[in-house]
Amino acid sequence: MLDALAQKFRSLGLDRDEDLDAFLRIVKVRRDGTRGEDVVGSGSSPKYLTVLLAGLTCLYESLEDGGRQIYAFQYPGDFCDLHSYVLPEPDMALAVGALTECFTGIIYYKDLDPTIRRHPQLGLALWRASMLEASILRERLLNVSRRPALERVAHLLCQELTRREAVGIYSAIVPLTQIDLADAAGLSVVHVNRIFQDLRKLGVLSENGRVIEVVSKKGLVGVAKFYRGYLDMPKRLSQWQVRIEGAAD
Amino acid sequence: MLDALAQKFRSLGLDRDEDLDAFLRIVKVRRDGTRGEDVVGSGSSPKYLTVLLAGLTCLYESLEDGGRQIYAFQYPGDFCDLHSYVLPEPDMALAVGALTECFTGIIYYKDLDPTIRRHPQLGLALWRASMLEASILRERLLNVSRRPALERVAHLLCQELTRREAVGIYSAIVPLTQIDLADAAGLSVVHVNRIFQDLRKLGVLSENGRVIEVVSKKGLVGVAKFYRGYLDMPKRLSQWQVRIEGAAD
DNA sequence: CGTGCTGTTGAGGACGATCAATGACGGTGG
DNA sequence: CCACCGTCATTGATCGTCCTCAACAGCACG
Repeated sequence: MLDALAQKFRSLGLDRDEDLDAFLRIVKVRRDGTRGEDVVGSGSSPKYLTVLLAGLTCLYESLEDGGRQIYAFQYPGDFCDLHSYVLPEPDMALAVGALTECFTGIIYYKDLDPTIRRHPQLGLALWRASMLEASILRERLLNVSRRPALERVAHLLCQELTRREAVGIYSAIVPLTQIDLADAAGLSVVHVNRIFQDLRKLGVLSENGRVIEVVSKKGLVGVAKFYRGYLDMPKRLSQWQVRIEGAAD
Repeated sequence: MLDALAQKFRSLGLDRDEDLDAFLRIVKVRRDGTRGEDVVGSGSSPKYLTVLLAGLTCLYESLEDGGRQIYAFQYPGDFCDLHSYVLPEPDMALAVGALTECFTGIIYYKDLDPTIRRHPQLGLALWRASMLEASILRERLLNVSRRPALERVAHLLCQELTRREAVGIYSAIVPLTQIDLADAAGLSVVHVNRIFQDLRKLGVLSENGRVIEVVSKKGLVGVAKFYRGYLDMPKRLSQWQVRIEGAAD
């Protein structure tokens, strides 16, 4: 169950088994709800960090007008509420909701604090994890801000497909509803539905309306004008590693 | 010149003079360009971190279609390229441009790395700084994604006013052009101009078309439906501090 | 005294929102 | 086994926000 987490941290540069083990040891596995339930409430920040181990969740905020803004989708290995670890006051009314059945792990601050102190590389890895989130967030901002609906939805799907692959999920079926996508894209559900019909006509999505199934990944990438990844850690670390090795204390 | 920086880091929880001094000592002051020039290029990541000491800059990306997406405005004390410190590969084609005359400081990685190792609190403060950026970015996403143009522009102005005050700038004149605002808001320049005329009729902005001058802050806040701040660090740290004090190694 | 950047104005059109129903499916309880 | 209900998908019609194009005006600069 902790595999995804271990893999992610290795790709974040936490390569010494000693550091990794120390971290994994303080994670307590736990089962959490299904679609509709909140994994992390919007209320006061708890005494622990939550990390997703299996399933799909989203970081969202409920709007005054009854709407919902989805800021990010979270996959196994991602932290649900890293933001509240360093910035105690809940950012706004942020919450994390489950989109599928899912499992999480929790890490008490009181365990994490000293572990980071003893394993500085762990702190760095966490910092990187949050920078990676920020990077994805910027991409999302660009997406929402500039691209027309068709491209926007396609791009969102590309992102999810890519991130899923990064954690070893290769199914062509994306476990989201049109509603989720609309909330993330900042479009009305009705319009998303029309976009879906276009994508089907283009042979990108399957005709089965019940699930979102990507039939042609090539086509999707084309429609989305989707380039490279701000998503894959591994490659991005080479340079860093060099710097660290060379920097004696 | 380093005042803004020192103040910011104190508010980020770097309260021990020893840590703060160690940090300030490795900052090298430097004068940088005026409007139109890039403070940090979009090319390869350099060997140092850049921090803004005076003036106003923006983190942006040039789009294929000739447009420009502004992700964030940066004020004295803010880092220009913190993202490339932990994530070597340039995120995308990110660059930092000067919007006014400005001064920056640079901090060589080779100086920063060991300093962080010796002063863990500094690493934490930097982490917090990047989380704060992320927090502002989320707010921006919400703004761009959901609010209609009038509210959106007003909200953007409110944010800038608030952030300026946080670093001791109380002038009612915001040194941005309508173009900058359009690029940040994801609106066309023409439309922003029309919104400006509305804001003037509402008595929020001055009639002087050459500069952006907020005449009625109350009015602006009202139009924007602008609530509280994900911006002010000080208050947010109380809780954290308690946790740290209590956690013996 | 041009040249460039920024701001302003008008007209027309496209994209996406909203409102209002209806359909399709799965699960629940009688 | 069937009736009921809730969630999600689909469709049509209408409307409004915001974009594009195109031109011009004002100011600052060299």
